[in-house]
Amino acid sequence: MTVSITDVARAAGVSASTVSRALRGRPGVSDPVRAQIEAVAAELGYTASQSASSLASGRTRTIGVIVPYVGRWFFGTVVDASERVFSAAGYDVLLYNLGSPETRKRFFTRLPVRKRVDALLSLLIPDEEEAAALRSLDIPLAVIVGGARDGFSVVGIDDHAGATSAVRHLVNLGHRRIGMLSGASEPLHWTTPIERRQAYLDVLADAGLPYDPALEADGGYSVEGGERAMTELLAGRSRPTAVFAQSDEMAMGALRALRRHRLKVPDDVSVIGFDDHELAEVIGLTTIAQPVAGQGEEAARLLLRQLDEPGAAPPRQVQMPIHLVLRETTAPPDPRHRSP
Amino acid sequence: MTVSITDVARAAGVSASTVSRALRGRPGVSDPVRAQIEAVAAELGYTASQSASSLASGRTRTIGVIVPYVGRWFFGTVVDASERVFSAAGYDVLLYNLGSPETRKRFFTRLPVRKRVDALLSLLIPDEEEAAALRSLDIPLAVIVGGARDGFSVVGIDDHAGATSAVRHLVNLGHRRIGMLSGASEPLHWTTPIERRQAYLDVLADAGLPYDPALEADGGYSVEGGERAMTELLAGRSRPTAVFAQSDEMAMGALRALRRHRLKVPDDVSVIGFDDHELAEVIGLTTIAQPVAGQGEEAARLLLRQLDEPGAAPPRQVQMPIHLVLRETTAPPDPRHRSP
DNA sequence: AATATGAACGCAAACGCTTGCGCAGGGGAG
DNA sequence: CTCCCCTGCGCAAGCGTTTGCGTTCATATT
Repeated sequence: MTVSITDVARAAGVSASTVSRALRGRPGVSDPVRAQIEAVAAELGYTASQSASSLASGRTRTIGVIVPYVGRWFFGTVVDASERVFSAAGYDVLLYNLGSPETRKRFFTRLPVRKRVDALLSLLIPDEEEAAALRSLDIPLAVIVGGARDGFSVVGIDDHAGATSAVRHLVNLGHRRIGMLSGASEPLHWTTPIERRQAYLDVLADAGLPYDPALEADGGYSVEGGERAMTELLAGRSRPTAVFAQSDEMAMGALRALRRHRLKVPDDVSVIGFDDHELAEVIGLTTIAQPVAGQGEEAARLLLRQLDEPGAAPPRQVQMPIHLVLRETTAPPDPRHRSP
Repeated sequence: MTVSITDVARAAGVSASTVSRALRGRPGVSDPVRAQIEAVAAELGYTASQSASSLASGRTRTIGVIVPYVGRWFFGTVVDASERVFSAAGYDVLLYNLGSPETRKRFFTRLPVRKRVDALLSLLIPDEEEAAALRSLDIPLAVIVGGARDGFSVVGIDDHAGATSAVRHLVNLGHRRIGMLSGASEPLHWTTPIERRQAYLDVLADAGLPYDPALEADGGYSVEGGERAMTELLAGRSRPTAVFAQSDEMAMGALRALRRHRLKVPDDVSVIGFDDHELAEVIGLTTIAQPVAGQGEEAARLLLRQLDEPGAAPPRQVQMPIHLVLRETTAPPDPRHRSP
């Protein structure tokens, strides 16, 4: 039926062990024999059975990637980038699309990845319970969004610094009523919304501006949520002259809401986002750029290093650079609107 | 070290075979024994080794998904949707991100999925050589974008019909100089750009409008490409009053180019896209909507059915509905621009 | 009461690979 | 010339499941 290692061995006139060593580049087989085995294997179209191989060796040459929604731009881009690094290193990628709390729960209690992957990359930090489950697997772990966890390599950005420069940009332009479209930390336990929000509060305090709860609304990090949240702010008694959206998606929703209200951007309201979404440039959105694909690649490299030097390489933390990208959605407040 | 089936067997006072049957719901084990085994297994935190299991059974409970770029909205959304269907059915998903021709070549000659997956879902049709390689795996196959192939289930849309209604919409509005942003079929061998282009030609002919090569430009289905292509059209001697972009991404690029040229949409130029990208609504783009997640789910279901009824269920073809979504980027041509 | 029947379970042989170990044989050092 | 070591290769024992078949025992059948 399907060609096995013994078929190759027989055809090449050697033992199965020699075929195994030859094909995997192990020492202990002479060059001519190796060449001949490779030729025979190619001719027969032989591919080692992954199951048998990993059963015998204990290694799976597979990496698990856990992500809440591959469909979302940020996560999709990260998965894309990390997959390329993994596959270039000869690893396959098992994708676990874990959005809802129920799916996550089931995954982390049953742990179907046990004995199935050599390492795990989690986009979005798992909560402490989930993290403990993963640690029990005793394999290299890395996390990309949402903060540090014991036993995990982590790559990310300085959310506080990013949000600080975003809000400060608005302050520097002269805005004094600055709104924020935020997101909840629950149920996914990430620190991003917390830190970005804290930065907003800190900058306001620094600038001597009062914090007005009516200027903050939850947009759930999505386009529709951003639109709803912006609409809320516009309905309030004291409209903001500028808005900091914690994500570009929310910023886009906000732009839509503003257009619906026939408000000009940036003349009537300035908008700044966060992430530098691939379409931010198309829309002309001012935002804080972070290397998205870069984080995926970096995390993948960290994991590969840990796999290469077992025990030796400890989990590491990497912080990627961010920067303000000025486009067309921010400007000084219109003097006509300015409060006295 | 790691708990195996014999550990469970010993702890439960039964044989390994009984444990195996009990945990997989096979007949031949009494209810009380089954319950006890389940309890012991849960307590010990036992998970069957996927490698051992598939080595012994020949089934991997894994499905391969081949995609050119998970990072792109369309593909990411499809992968997302199909993964949910697969994992709900107890299958894991191996992701192969095959963008460049070299990566594809390597993949299809070495076929690392051999003996590794029970079925394959390919986004973007493989060329005939690639298709032949996959057929040699002798497992259920499905393809989502780009046309039919022997031995594959295929789900898709009627590209010709969709493009027809798009272009006809422009014609009905009164446009007579209609441009097109297209894409090459190579090197990915998909039929989409061909059919959408043919529809454009057909509608023009139907409406008695001449085909002007200067009104067509290649945008490579990307935002930047669309911007370049639109810029080309604007540089031509006879500018179009409306443009059909074969994808929303290109349409977005076109919008950007038009804004750069200080042209109003839809007053000066109408733009219609194709796909109904998640941000099309934000931008107000008129477009042809197709069920993207729906196609992923449907293809997944087709594969699962083939897996459930081995031999019985033949590959099937499914065509998903499409419809014109009117938004704000199309309007009748400005009379001042109209040719006599 | 003897036999047939079937359910519940154990035995053991795969599944296809990896790897420690042993064994030749050849070449260099003494 | 002998001894030793090193290289190149084969042997065989796993790795942890699944599954066909055989055994046991209780129940139904005559």
